Amino acid sequence: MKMDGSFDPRAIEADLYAEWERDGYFVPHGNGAPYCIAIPPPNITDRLHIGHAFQHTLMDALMRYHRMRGRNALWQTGTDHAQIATQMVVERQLLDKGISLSDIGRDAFIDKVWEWRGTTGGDISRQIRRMGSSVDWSRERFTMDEGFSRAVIEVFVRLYDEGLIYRGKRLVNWDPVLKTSISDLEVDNNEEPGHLWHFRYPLADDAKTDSGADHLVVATTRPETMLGDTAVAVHPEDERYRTLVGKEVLLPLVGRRIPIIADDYVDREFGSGCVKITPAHDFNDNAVAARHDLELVNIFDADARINDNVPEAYRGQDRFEARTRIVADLEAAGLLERIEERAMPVPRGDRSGAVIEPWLTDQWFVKIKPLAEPAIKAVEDGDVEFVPRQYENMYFAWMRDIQDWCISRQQWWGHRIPAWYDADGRVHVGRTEDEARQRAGLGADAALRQDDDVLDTWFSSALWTFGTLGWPERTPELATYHPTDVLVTGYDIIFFWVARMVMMTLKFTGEVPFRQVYIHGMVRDAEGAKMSKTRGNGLDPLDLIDGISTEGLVAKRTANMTQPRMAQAITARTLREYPDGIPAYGTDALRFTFCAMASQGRDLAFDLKRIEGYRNFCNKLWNATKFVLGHVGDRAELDGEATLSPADRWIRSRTRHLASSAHRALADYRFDLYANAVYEFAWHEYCDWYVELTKPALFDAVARPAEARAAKRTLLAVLDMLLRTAHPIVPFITETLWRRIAPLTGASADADTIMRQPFPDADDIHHDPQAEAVIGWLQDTVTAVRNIRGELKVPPGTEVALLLQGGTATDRQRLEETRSLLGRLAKVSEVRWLAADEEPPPVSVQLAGGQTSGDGAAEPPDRASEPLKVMVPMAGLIDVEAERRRLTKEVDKLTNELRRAEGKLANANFVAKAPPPVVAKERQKALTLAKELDALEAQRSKLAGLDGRRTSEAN
RNA sequence: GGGUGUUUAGCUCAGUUGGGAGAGCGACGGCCUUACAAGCCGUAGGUCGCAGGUUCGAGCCCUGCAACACCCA
Repeated sequence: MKMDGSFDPRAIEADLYAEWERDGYFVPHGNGAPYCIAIPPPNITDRLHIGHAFQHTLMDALMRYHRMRGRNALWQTGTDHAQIATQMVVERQLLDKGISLSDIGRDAFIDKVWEWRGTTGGDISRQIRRMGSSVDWSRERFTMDEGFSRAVIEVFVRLYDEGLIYRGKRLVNWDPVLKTSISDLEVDNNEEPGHLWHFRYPLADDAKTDSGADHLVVATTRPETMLGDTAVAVHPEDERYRTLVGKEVLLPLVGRRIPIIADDYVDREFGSGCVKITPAHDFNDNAVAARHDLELVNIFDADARINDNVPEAYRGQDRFEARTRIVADLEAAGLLERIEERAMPVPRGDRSGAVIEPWLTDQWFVKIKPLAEPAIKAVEDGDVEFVPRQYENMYFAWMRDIQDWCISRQQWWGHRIPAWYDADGRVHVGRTEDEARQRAGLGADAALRQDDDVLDTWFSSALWTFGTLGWPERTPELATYHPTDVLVTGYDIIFFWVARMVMMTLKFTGEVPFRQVYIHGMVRDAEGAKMSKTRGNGLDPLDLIDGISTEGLVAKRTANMTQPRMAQAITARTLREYPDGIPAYGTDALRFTFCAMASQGRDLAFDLKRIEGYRNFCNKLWNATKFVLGHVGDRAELDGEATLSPADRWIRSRTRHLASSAHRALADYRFDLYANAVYEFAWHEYCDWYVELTKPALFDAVARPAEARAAKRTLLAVLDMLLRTAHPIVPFITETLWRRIAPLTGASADADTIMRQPFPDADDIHHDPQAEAVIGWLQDTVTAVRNIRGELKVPPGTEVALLLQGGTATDRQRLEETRSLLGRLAKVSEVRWLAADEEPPPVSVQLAGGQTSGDGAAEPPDRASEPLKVMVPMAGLIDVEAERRRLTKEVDKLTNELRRAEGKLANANFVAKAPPPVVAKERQKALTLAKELDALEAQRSKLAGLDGRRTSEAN
């Protein structure tokens, strides 16, 4: 049962996933309580990026954990049709071949999209497999597939029938490049440098301002919109303009008389305190207009060119061209007061990057208030719980100020709106054209034309949790798995998706979509900067898994750039940061990194140093298993009498801590604490200590068969528990290693995968405080000796003698229990216990088991006891000066601590008011410190007698 | 302008009801010790952003300020 080589992720990850999938291990199983996570469906246009990888790691850890806990666990997967993004991708592909949308028409275009999806689109489903994600592929859904589309149409019709969907001419965010409306959330407002133009609007009818001017000054960042102005507004309490309210100005270039109105929307401090009102092209102005019953003048067409509602001179001009012309014309007319440089937020479409126009069009809307109220209540009542909690504020803030949702998009790919218009333009909604006809009482011969628009993608993805489970059918899956247990997602889509899911799901199922929402942070680069194509600092998870050369990385980062001039800088940066490319770290190392860094919803700075460390951890697991298998040949040698040593009992007891930490951490979604518990146990307890502690028995197995057997059994049993505990984080290596040891533990009879093994439960593991105390003592003592050796440069090959003095009867007993182990671990040739009054030879001293040793496993010494002195005779080994420096430092440290403790105890308030146990503890501490200090100082003065010369033979 | 979060070792971050400041990486010193140099042993390094307050006691609670990040307007 030998193992060769070292950890090579490529070799172990290759076939395992396919095998798991083929064997149906991802399909829900058993009769346990249901557990369900619905995947946030990635876009079919996406490639797997580091954010997906992170999110999938966390979800998969949860799924695997709950599956091992015996839950009937469903991880519902699928993809989203990404309405706008997909249409853009396919349209661009067609354009590259010289085909325009109008050339091929709607139906043929949609065929092309499906064709695309069948080939490259949906690559992401395949990439998800590389992350080891244990999703149930047999239930994979697509938001455009037949069943899901039926749910979408059903929801639309029901909302319409309830009056919660309406059609109306409203201002919407119009993307003049994509020529579609988009939602508020799809608009990014970022500051861009710009200007503030101050124009004079002449007062009509010879009116004058208080200061005698014949005009008002209005400021605007968008001069071209003045063509659509229908009022000038001032603040009602603004003394400067009070007398002018109700009078009119003459709109320059247009010649229209427009009223001066008073509205407290106006900020008196801003500019002149007068604001031009353009109700058809600004959301705020539109609201003002509604209050004052102003006319709406639309001046743009769908391309954001000036339309025919304005003077002829400007018609047909692009909006930015018109801006230049208008400024020039106003200046020529002497109406340009001044121009100010000013940074202004500019709304841009998140897909197209185009400047968004508020534009008046006919659109479909969801009346959102009636849906929002129950959704707010669900979170208030704790039916949906945000983790971390603070994100509920973000949710509430948005939900309480929510606007009606524009759901129509002027595009071809997507769920077409199930509404038909008759010859008179009346609208008829139905699940099908036939139903619409029937409900309207129209005959088969009446001409009907379906609405051209499709629905916002988020309208469909809002139905994700129940739509994927078969709704509107009342399927067994829906009954079993809904509400889902937790949604794992980033804070960036709380509004887009989380809020809308809660609203729609409550409306149509009467249930919340999920009981908890775990909000994770965003993955950033090592410096904490956002990863982006423009910056060229992105990392592809597959490159971290498989590795990539520097050249490959440069090529990837500089391909298809929107700003090619950045290519050089990105190349330089990449060469600097990755001179040797990226090694293949493997999926497990990547996953471990993500878990270890996932703390409390914070963004995480992804540093290759971390993944390297966790790749090393995988190697550690590999080698630990290699060690175990190197000492256990076959199962037969485990049979027979076995005597558990304190070390065996200790490590078994420690697995109990591991299991309980893991459970607690996972219950709180503290993936970082979970990962750290596994790391700490595996490396610093199992490998650093336990494996070493078994060596005496293993190497001397012939003479000590019962002990060797106990060690072998324990090595195996604990490794098995460790692998099971780590499996949800690092599935590939744990499966690989577990299969190697399974024949020895006998577990393979149950199932041939670790996925179906139980996750260790602390309650099943014996707690052995006595063994923990013994080994804790050993660790303290070994560490003390190692300190001396390290500090005083005793060569590792050199054995030293060990003298002990002071301490308690317990200390003596523990020495007896661990004497041989102590010898091996500390390279100690002999151990001798000096009598209390015996004068030791020149030695180097460390104190063990008291204040200076941090390990809580040691019992506090009783009042009468002396500190345990761990001494190594100096005998030609030790530099007296170095020893003196070391002692002095130690004395200083203890002196400080003692002073602090005594200070506290001298404070009458402390003694009177602090809880008695705290005071007692402080007393004990002061006592111990004083004794330790005595011992160290005595040692220091002894050293003075050896001044300046090396010690010769002693002991 | 409103809101949320962050500020702890050189870097990235833990720190659970207030009671002796931690990890990983990096640095430094020593080691190829029969699982592992992707390793082993040891060491150094912190007025816990600043200023107040509450308390016997504050990294933790309260107030103010500063810087940074994000969200909304």
